[in-house]
Amino acid sequence: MKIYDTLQDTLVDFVPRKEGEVSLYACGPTVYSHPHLGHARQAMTYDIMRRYLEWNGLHVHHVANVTDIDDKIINRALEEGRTEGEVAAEWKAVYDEAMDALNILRPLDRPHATEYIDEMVAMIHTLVDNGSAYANDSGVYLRVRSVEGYGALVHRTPDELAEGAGARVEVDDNKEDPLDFALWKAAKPGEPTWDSPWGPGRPGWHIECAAMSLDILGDGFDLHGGGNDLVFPHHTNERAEAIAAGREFARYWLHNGMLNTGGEKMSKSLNNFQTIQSMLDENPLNARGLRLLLLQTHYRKTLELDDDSMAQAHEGVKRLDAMARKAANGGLDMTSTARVDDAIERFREAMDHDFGTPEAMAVVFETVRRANGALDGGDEADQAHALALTAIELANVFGLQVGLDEAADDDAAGDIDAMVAARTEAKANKDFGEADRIRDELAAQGITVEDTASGPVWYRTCVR
RNA sequence: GCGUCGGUGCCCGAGCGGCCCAAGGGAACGGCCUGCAAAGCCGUACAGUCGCGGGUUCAAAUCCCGCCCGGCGCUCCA
Repeated sequence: MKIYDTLQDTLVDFVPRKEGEVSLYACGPTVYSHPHLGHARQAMTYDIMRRYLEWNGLHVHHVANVTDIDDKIINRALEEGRTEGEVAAEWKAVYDEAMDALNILRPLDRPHATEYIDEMVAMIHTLVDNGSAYANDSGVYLRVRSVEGYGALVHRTPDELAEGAGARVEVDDNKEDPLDFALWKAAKPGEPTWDSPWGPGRPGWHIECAAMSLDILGDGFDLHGGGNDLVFPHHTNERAEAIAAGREFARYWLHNGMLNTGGEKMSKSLNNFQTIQSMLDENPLNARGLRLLLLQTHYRKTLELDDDSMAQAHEGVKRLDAMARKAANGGLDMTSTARVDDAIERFREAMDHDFGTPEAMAVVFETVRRANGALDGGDEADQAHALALTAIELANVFGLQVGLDEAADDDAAGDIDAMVAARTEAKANKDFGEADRIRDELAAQGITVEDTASGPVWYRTCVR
């Protein structure tokens, strides 16, 4: 398959370092506050890629770090009179809950920064020893200009970077060059610290990911992903650290586009964010709605999210559900392995071109239309069911769960069935006033009744 | 300012040299179905041609140049 590599700035053939296995490192959250929709996009993007690769029979070693020590966590702990560990643990739990609600699979490894201090110190040691880094009273810094190809990921030379930074970077007399950045920050009063050959302190942000990704996935791991706002400085600096340490870093770089709202990036600092929790509280259907929205936009593109686009996505999700419901009502056998090859082929083709989920979703919806048509036609049930099963499976590949007939599991199923039966009888007696009254009553309870070729079906209007 | 990505129908959003008189989703309209609906299917309209102006090519939404507008980045950031 082909993927777009940020470093090479072009579409390239993706060849995993080891056949049948893909190693993926995607930057995870700093746990100090509510995760918002921007985090959801990032996590969901790599979740979708992982699911697709796994569906293709590849083993995906998906790693995402958890940054549990940094300025924001320290500040929050200070404000709340708690330890950094307590703050991090609390917000990690909130993050996990949000990810679960969004049906995002847990990465296989989730290294915490504080558990990898030794590895980071060892890496810094290597950098100091080989002259790539220098220590002083305020910490240890990477000598950026000594690193071959520094800035290649952002396609800028050190001089170009320095020029752009001139107006904004604080002058720091501790650094030999304004471009240099901290690998190790010397202890400040009141901060948690770890011992190191350069005195007590804590690791810089970038060394975290460099040390953990290399330690867990090894040299030359396959994919490194993250939001495109991390290309510089974070990923650029991680890469510089690895190169300076003589390690082979990620072989391909993936960067997802931002989630915008009101024309701007959703972010904590702009204070224009919506938390995942509040989105789900608004409407549980938003979990799948958001996933569909992401699937219908290419991962590298900016996605503008507003109430209107979310409402449109809801309709798409309902369309998927309606087809599945119709098929289930027509006796669909979920254990059947019958599929429609041409759809699967086109789906693969789309995905193998840099994870072309929008086109792949178009295939899914076309298959839904074909399934609906075949289901309505009544004859050739086998073909109709194969189409329905194909559409359901392909949506599921993306983690987009298609609601099947859940009526049987409903607590109130007995009562509702009775009302539906009463309505059917009223209809048979041509007492349409009564039939409509029952339908309205059910509607008031959030239940929709539809008459199909194989009898009436009901469902809760708003599901997951 | 520098770099980078983008500007496609009423809305969202694919396509990135010929298969495009431009996918898919949403919304609209008509038909079929229905007691009426809903869902579904079929069809129609909506892009007078893909931000604007040049150019390359037998051929451009797709490549090149210039301009306008917007996003992101330029050391908190997914």
